[in-house]
Amino acid sequence: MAEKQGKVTIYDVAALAGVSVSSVSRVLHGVPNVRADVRQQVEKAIEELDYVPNRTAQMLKTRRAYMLVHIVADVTLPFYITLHRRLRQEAEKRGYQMILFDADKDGPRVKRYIQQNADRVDGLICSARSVHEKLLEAFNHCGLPVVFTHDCAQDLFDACYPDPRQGAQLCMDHLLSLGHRRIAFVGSEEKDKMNCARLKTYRKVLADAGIETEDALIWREGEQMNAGYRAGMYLAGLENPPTAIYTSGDLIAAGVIQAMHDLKWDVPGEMSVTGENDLAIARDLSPALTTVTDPADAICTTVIDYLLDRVEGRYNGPPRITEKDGRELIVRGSTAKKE
Amino acid sequence: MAEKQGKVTIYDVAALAGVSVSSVSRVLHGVPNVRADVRQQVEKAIEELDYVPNRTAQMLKTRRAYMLVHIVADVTLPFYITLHRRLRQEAEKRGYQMILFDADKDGPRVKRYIQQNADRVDGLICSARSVHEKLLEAFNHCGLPVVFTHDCAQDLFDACYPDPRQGAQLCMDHLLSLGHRRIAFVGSEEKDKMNCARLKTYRKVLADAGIETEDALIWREGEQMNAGYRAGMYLAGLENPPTAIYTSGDLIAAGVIQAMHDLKWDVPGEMSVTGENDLAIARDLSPALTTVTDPADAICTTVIDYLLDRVEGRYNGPPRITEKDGRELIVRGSTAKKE
DNA sequence: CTGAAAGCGCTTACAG
DNA sequence: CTGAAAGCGCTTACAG
Repeated sequence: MAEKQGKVTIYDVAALAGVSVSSVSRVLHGVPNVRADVRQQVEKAIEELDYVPNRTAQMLKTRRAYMLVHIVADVTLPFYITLHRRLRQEAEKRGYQMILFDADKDGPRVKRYIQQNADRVDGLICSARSVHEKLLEAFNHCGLPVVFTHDCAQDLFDACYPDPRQGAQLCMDHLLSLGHRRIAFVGSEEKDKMNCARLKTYRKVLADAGIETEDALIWREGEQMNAGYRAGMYLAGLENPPTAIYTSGDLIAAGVIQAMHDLKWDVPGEMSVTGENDLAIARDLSPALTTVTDPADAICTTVIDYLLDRVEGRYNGPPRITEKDGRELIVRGSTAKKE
Repeated sequence: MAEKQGKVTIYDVAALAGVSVSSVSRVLHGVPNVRADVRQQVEKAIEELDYVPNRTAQMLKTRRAYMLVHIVADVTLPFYITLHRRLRQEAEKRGYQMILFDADKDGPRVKRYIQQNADRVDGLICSARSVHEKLLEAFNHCGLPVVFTHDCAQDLFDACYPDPRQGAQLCMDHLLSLGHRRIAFVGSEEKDKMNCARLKTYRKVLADAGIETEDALIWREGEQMNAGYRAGMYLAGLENPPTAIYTSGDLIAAGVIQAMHDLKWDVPGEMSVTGENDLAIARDLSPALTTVTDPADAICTTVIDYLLDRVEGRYNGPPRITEKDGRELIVRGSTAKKE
């Protein structure tokens, strides 16, 4: 690494400026009590030498990296990416860099990563629908503060996530108000709190409207497009198909709509469909998707608050857990009055 | 950061094992000449104390981070993610961790990141269709080896990427062999080498077949689904529409197919469509997409070879640039004989 | 084969 | 307001 040699250090700056390294360090960090001419000399020297402090040395000394890691279950899912970008922006506002880590279903790799990087990082954010107990242990063990953007932390860590009921509530109310009575449920088969709450809400809304739930109208599989596709095919094939489909996410809804296309069923004429989170794809679909927004902004600031509170030593108590509401229904072309 | 305190160090291990830190370091790094009983004592102590070496200290001393950064233009594009996962796997095989960095169209942020992290990282991989000159400068200036997975390095850096002609060649040959003569071109408006080569190849293949190119059949816009959608709408609306559409990528092709759905045109009956790279979506579409594979495996090993050659000091010469062929045509449902 | 010591590039009490 | 010195946790010639 010839290039890595010959880097200019704080000593070079001090020498050129004719002061001690202490003084250089002081102006570097904006410490107030520094004589003006010293400050100027130092600034000139820094400029001249194009000096950049060595973060590694700073880290070793201060035990602060100004670096956060966002661990994401699967970077392939656009939902996580959108979230990441907002979190990152929020972190940068507060002077921290943020790195994206793709768990990619490889728990042991995540564990290894955390272990090996605990000293070059200040805190962790974890975004996943569910996380293995072993990993939870690793989080606990690494000594880093961590906060979750989902409800999978089993109350062991700080967390902030959307009210798990609100999305389903809004969509179901909307479909009922359009006159639908046979409404299908399409969601993930995962048994996490979020998905359970969706199904429970679905059932409750129907019950409150005096409609009996039919098991045949409930399809639980993945959360990718192809799961939605299969759901759509299945529901359309029923003897007595539904007139509307509630889905737990935009990607699934996209799959459902594609199935309807292939079957030449008109959306929304013969089938209404709703999504969740208002991803970019919701607008790109045809018809554009009726969906609910994600309360992401509120969540992201709280998540970063929680994390930096601990990183910077302002809070050291038991886990804080917040459910945010603030979802909004966005009516677009995929839903219509039942004929 | 109470948690960060009290970490066990190499001194604790040495004390418990009753040897010097030098010996601990030696067994840590598998240095051969260590007495068996010393090794055992140390290993026991490490186990007992659950000791993990401080990477930051190691970095500072050795100037090696065993960390690579993959800078990606836009993590939203699945093409980059697939690439990332393969690169990462290859890097891990060789003992390096790899981090994903989302450039997200913010050149200055990338530049800042590189500057501030040059000392905690060994090398950079850059994946983008084009990169701003300022950023190229920053790459040069940071002193880190960098290699590109696209042809945008202007021969200033190591690079390895697919032969820019092969994809278009395979798809166009396929469409011609099916009897199509009016074939449209849908691609990005970017003027990078890759996209220019695609268009050139398109023209050449047609010319060789004695077919005149029509400007009206060429649509150049983005590389996302919605660009493909608009292209499809446009082409279908022509007085004399094509019978086949060559696209420069699977996402664009997906948009084209969606447009055909909306217009109730049958694919492939009334319109054949081809893609490029064989992304997951190619299989999820209906009909499934005829496309060409990406020679990613070969590219990834070469990229990591190039990078580690420099990181580890085996090579220090002028840029090495390799175009890989090895794409293969995958015929699926979206193409058919011209009636 | 092993240990004492210097040094990687910083920061930060501590004297002055 | 400023500088000398210790120390963050390692690695690595260098003696022995």
